Amino acid sequence: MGSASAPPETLSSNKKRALIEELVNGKHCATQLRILFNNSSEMSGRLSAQELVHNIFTSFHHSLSLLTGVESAEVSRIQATDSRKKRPASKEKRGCYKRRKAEQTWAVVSATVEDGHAWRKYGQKQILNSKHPRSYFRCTRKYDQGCRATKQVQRTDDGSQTYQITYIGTHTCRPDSVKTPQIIKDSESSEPYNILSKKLHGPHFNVKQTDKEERTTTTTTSGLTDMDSVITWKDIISADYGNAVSNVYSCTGTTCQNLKLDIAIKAAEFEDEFQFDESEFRLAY
DNA sequence: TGGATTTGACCAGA
DNA sequence: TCTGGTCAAATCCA
Repeated sequence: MGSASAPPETLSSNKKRALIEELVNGKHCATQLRILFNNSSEMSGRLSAQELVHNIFTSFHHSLSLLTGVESAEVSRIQATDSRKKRPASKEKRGCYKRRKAEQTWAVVSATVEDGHAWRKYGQKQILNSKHPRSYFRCTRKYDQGCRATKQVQRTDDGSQTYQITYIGTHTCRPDSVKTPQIIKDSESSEPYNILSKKLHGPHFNVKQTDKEERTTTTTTSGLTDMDSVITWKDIISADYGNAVSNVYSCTGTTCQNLKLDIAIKAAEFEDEFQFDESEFRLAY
């Protein structure tokens, strides 16, 4: 989650404390969830799996909000609704907008344009000295939740079937699952991992891909409760993220930190090494 | 028929 | 002045 994010330079001590509290809370919920998976009979007196999943998502959402300084999704949603009402339909206002400067951006070179989020294409441009046009996408929840995330997708010119994807802004929209988390218990399966079935954001969890090459939006994975496609917990932990993303470059405004993150979460690592030591947690700024 | 995409127009910023 | 980012009407499609 947002490992390429660069936090604001001026984060108050109160925000730092709140951030740590949110992350610690998320860790505790994740720990309890792990215990739940290991031994569901020991859950008396603890939160239900639904509540735990909800709390984890809430903690991470609040943490991201603290890091990025964005307003809450609720406020954004109300403001977006108002601005949408006011938006003039006259042709004279076409193209009238305020460019977003110093928005947090990061670029990804990927073999796939799928990232688990639902995007709406709003433009395409032929870029100077580029063979392929650049497509512009915004979050489909821009208007109902005020999510300001956008991305630009452009085929790389080196002949490989890879895409340069530039993300601008972070998602402030809430996945549907946060409202109504669903845990499905597969009583018929003897698979130990088959306890939890749900849909995750992520390039490997898309089950539907559009057939037209230029239609690059993800049309199916709009939220965690969209149960049109269901994956098992085994699917989650066996996913190898390292295949999809090769390089990540984190940028804020004009200054870019070339992070080049190699994401390689193996199933075994996720199972055995999913540890979160509070004493190890430090704010790197 | 409603949501998604296409595409030309318009505007901001370098 | 040029290039790139966004808007919105037209069009497509399930």
